[in-house]
Amino acid sequence: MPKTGMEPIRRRALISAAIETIHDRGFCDVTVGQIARRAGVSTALAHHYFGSKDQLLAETMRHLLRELGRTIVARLRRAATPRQRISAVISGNFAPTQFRPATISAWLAFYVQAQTAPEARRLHRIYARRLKSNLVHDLKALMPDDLAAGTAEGAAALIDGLWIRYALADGTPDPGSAIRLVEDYVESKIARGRQ
Amino acid sequence: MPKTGMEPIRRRALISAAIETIHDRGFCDVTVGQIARRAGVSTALAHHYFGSKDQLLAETMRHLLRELGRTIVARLRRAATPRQRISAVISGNFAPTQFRPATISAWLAFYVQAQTAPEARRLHRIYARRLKSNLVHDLKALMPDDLAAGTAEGAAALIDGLWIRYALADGTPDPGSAIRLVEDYVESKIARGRQ
Amino acid sequence: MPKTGMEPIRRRALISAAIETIHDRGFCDVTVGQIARRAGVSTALAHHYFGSKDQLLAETMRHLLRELGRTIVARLRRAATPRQRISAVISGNFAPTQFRPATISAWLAFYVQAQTAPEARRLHRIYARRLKSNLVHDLKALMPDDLAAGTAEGAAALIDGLWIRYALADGTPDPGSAIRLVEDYVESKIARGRQ
Amino acid sequence: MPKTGMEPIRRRALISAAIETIHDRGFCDVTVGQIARRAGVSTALAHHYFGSKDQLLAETMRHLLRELGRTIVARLRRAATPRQRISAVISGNFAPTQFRPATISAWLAFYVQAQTAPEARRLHRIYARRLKSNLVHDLKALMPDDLAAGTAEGAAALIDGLWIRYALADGTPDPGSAIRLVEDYVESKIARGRQ
DNA sequence: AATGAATGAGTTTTCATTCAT
DNA sequence: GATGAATGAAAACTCATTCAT
Repeated sequence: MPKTGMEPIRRRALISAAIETIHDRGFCDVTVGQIARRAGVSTALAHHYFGSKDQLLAETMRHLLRELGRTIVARLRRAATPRQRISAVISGNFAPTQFRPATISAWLAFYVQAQTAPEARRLHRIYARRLKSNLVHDLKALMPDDLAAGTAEGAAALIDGLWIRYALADGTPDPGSAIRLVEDYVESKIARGRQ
Repeated sequence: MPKTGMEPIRRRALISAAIETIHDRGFCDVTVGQIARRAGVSTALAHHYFGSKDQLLAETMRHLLRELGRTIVARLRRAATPRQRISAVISGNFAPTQFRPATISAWLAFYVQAQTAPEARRLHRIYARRLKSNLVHDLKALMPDDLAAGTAEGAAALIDGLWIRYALADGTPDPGSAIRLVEDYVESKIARGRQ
Repeated sequence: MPKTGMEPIRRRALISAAIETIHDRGFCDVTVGQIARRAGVSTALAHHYFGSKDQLLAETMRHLLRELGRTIVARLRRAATPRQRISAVISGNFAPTQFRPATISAWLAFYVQAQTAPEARRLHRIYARRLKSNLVHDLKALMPDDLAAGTAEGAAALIDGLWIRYALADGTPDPGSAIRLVEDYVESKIARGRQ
Repeated sequence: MPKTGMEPIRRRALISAAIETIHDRGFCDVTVGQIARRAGVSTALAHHYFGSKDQLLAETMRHLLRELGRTIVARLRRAATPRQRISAVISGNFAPTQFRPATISAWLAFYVQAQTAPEARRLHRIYARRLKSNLVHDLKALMPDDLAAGTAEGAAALIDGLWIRYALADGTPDPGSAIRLVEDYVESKIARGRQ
């Protein structure tokens, strides 16, 4: 009986290695060789499991989406009210697992890819739509529908913008102040909705 | 008799070609050959004028910054009050010349580059600092200093976020709604500062 | 309890798979993986039984020769006169088992291999010599010796040429007309020998 | 003014090198590197001028066809009668330029390629059709139409078969005896047509 | 001022082959 | 008897860059 069950282990290792390699070599300069070396395997194995460089990177993007999705869903589950659900979405986007330099770099690469690579574009659209629909749904419980739409758009833009700014800021990103900024934005909109 | 004075013409043509090529091939896949062909010259000439691919791309980034700077300065000149100056900065960022698919793609590429290439990082930092200091300076005239800082941060993030979201949205980007969103954000902060 | 006696079964399966794979992938592009998959086993097993790709292909060539040999011998056994023996050789070369697209492809590959690979060359020479000596021997009973040699050469060339032409013709090869053509050639030579 | 006009020179050199390399390395094992080295240029240049290995090899096949065509046409021009035209076609196929080991190897490779590669197949069909129509046309002047068709088929098969046999024979191929064999075949058919 | 010619260095990809189980 | 895991070696192909003219 041959050794078996290595596939998922290798796949995970290669995806992690891809994220880290993107971070310190820059997305455009990443080579399969670098990723494989970091994962402790040969280039050939990376191709064996993923088929091609493009597919490995696409899987990496999918992994980012999945992880973010999981983080947010976990927090949503602990939220009781619409207001809490909104906070869950916001804080989920800046959770420690997500808001790390390497992850941020990979996300940025993802955005760039999404401009030309159809698969990345598709994935990105799923993410954007989900984020917005999550926000809109709960905001509608707290303010008039038309205001909710604009607020969701603004909050989503703020989240994306803060990510990017932190990606390029010096020093470690501070999720706390990012969360406060978005929460404050939402809060002021809710207040206005009440008037 | 060799034509003279071609240098600035060629340089501009190559930079424009670079922006367009980045847009439709994707930043990572751009080659000097593609850019040169689009500009109607040989690869050798691109190297002759810019020295290397990296320098051509760096010049392209500088061009983006310069153009945005010029657009904003032009609007600032027509602004009389701090409030108008803030609007000038906001609308300048979404001016028709800036807010075009090709330009947006190039900017995004610029962000990615800034993560690893030192020169791009330096340039990006200049841009980010200028944007924020412009906003902070005028916001201080309209609200307490500490609130001004947070507001500037938020407005800057909103601008960046909206750019990116529009970069990946389907259809033509609509600067009007982007401007309204940021203006509304600033306005609500000013209102709060007054209380 | 491990199954026993699998070796001959696997070997036959792999050789058949090799012939078919050569046919539809092209000899130069055949990989051990493709052959093994077609035979329903792992690549490692192909190596286990044949030692190397080259040896598997060499065995395949040997198989082709052996099959053709068997087919012809079977027909020779039923032949009573020299003239019948000649017909047996001719029709044996175009027997249904031999004259099938996949077999023809493999034979052609064999010819190409014979140009550079020593083992294939050796095998091919055995085939060519046997075909010719078979023909010459019986032709001598029907015509002068020197005419017999030339006739054998011509008949052999015709057989090879018809094979190749049918290999590349559209539609299913028609052994009947091929056999008639060669028979007719031999017949006219015999007639001339009589004059 | 830059150095110019190298392209046709390089293309010819690379095609010649391809033919020779196919001959002594075997068609399946030929690499672009080997061909380029033989032509005295870099691999990159071979790709520059031909786009890909496949296209270089396809051009090589086209070259073989063109050369054979030229040789035959030149001889046809000097032929006055249908009978002479037939001889021109036959001897053209065994002309010294054509009937050389390296050329024969390349032709054989061509046949194999034609089994799977569509472009090679197309080219081969052109060749086969041209050879046969040339023969049929002139044979009809010398014998009944239905006999002419069969004779052309037989002569074409003989030519192909002799090529292949000589390709694998030891020593230098002897065009003289090949020509005699085919001429004799045609002659006997003409004689029969007269009866 | 401008370019065709040419290449070295590097990247993705493929594959025969080995090995532990 | 059989295979999943893994890799080294080599191939095709790309591209920034240089140079002679």
